[in-house]
Order: sequence, then C-alpha cells, then structure tokens
Amino acid sequence: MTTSHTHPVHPAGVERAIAGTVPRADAQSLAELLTLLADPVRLRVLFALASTEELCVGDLAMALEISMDQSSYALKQLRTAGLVQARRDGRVMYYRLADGFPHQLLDHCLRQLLTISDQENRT
Amino acid sequence: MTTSHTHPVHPAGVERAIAGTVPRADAQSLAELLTLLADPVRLRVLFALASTEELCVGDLAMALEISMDQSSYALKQLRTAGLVQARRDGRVMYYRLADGFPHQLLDHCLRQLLTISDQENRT
DNA sequence: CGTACAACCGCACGATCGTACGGATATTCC
DNA sequence: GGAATATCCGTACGATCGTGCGGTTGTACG
Repeated sequence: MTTSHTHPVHPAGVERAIAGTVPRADAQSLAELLTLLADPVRLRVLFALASTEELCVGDLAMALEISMDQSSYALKQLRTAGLVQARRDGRVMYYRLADGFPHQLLDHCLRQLLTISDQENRT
Repeated sequence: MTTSHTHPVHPAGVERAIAGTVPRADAQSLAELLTLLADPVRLRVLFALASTEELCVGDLAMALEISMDQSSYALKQLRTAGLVQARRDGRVMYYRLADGFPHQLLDHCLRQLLTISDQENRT
C-alpha cells in the first residue's frame, strides 16, 4: 500500500471529517503533552505531589518505592515541561506542582481515564 | 546513583504522599491508555470520527491527508483497544467510535489539554 | 475465471524513550 | 580544607514504537 491518494471519495461525510479536523500542529503538541503523562512513574509522581504539596527527590523515591534515578529523571521531565517547579534549600531540592497547574487535570481527567482503563482491562 | 534507599526521611510529608499514592498497576494501565492517545495521527483520527459518525480507511486518509497505511494502522490500534469499532460493507470497512465511547474524553479532557499544551508552547 | 480494488499483514528500518551505572557538581558540617 | 550527602549529568544499552514497502487476503463485477 503506497501513499497513493487516487481515492475517489465514497461517502461525502469526508467533508464533515475535514470540517472537524484538528490541525497537525495542535495534534502534535497535544500528543507531546500526553506522551509526558503516559508514563507510570511520572503519573505516580504527579499524584504524589498533588497530595503533599512539596517533596524532595529522595523522599519521593522512598514514598513511591522507586529508584532515585527514576525520581530525579521524572521530576526533570515534568519540570522541563513546566508542570512542576523546584525550590532549593541547602543541598535539597524540593519539588511541587507548578503555579497554575491544572489540578482538574488530575482530579477529573486522569481519575476518569483511570476508570476507563479499568473497564478496558476487565474486558 | 544506585537504588540505595538508605534514605532517612527528611519531612514526614512522605506519609501524605504514600497515602495518596496511585498503585503501580493502576498507573500502568492509565499510562497505556495515555500512550494510545499520545499520537498525532490517532488523535486526529479520533476527532475526525467524532465529527462524522462513520468513515472508511481510504476516506479517513483523504480527510486527514495521511497515508492509508497510517489510517489503517491507527484504526487498528484504536480498535484493538476497544475505542473504535468496525463494520464491513462489501470490501469496505467502516469505522466509528465504539459504543460507550466516552465522548466527554474528547469534548472535555482532550480539548482542555489542547488549551494547556497551547499555553506551554507559547512560553 | 480473471481483473480491480479496499484493507490488511509481515518485515525491516530509523527514531525515541526509560533505565542503570559511574562519575560530577553543589552544599553542609566538622 | 576535607569528608559526607543530595542531586544531577553523560553515556550506553535494551525495548518499544510508527512508518513505508512488497505482498496477501477478501470482496465485487464483468
């Protein structure tokens, strides 16, 4: 199957599809955000931060029972994306959800998705 | 940095983190669902299907200006996950969002995430 | 039957990602 | 200054994923 689009349109419902189409750029940036969220470690980090305001790398690793590498790496990714922010106190870095973090993202979307994925896994 | 957890807890906010912890299995299945959504092609396919009820592989490819391989592959993934369902009519396969598909997922969550990712990209 | 067409499969390639390891950096305390 | 500690960096490895290509299946039509 090549990329040939000699395709004579069967239903003209294609028009509706084109009308409701998400631009490539938007889909791209949304996909990048979802990619960031689509990791078990990062998800658990977000939920952990949401329930305790502030945590350092080592304590987070302990709480989630993950390696400090994983904790540090996850926090770096989330920080780079602007979802969490850091504060230094001596030799300890404390991380928290960023100002303006959409808490509804966790409270509604993700918990709802959790329900969905639970349903799917029971099938 | 090894996996050493000789970590004496600094703040006992670790307790709160542990309390609000998402189980590994839940985080895993949620991450899998998010991984499925975290692709530009699949996202655009979902939005396209949401706006036109039913589409075949070729027409979808034409509407989104993607290859038929991409269209077919994306639909297969989404179908395997149970998010879309298929109907055969002659030699044409028509795809639609699955019965019980959480339309709010697109209408609320994803469009909201789109706004967020837009904000981040403007930074 | 044989051609035409839609959709799919098998495969391999390139790209991306998460992890683990060793070592580096920054900061505190003696 | 020097040891100890918390975090981070550079690197390499394995695993996963999306894409494109050729070929295959299933269906229609003359």
